[in-house]
Amino acid sequence: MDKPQLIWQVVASIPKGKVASYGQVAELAGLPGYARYVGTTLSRLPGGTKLPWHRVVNASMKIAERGGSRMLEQRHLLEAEGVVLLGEKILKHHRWQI
DNA sequence: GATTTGACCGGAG
DNA sequence: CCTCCGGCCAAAT
Repeated sequence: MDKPQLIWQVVASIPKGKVASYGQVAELAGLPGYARYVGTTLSRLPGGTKLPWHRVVNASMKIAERGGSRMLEQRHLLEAEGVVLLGEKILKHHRWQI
């Protein structure tokens, strides 16, 4: 199984309205220490993808990349799913599996 | 093949 | 809240 495939699988399994950190996704994919690679993989993701990439945030529960256009879109998509944000920070009860 | 870069993490100060 | 630092892995230069 290719590594990107494992990551996609985990991201796709995140329930609607929940979020997970990059490190958490890496660990659930059986790739401990690959937090950074998860970010690289998602960045290589084509636009219009079916994967819920917006449900992945950093360990501080904040949306990554400052000033980027993605940040705004991600926030919008999350709010559309009922996720509540304080500034850029996501409320803890939206975490997936703790 | 070596170096830099990036949507990261955790601890220390 | 902030910055600094070392560790991490693959892709791009």
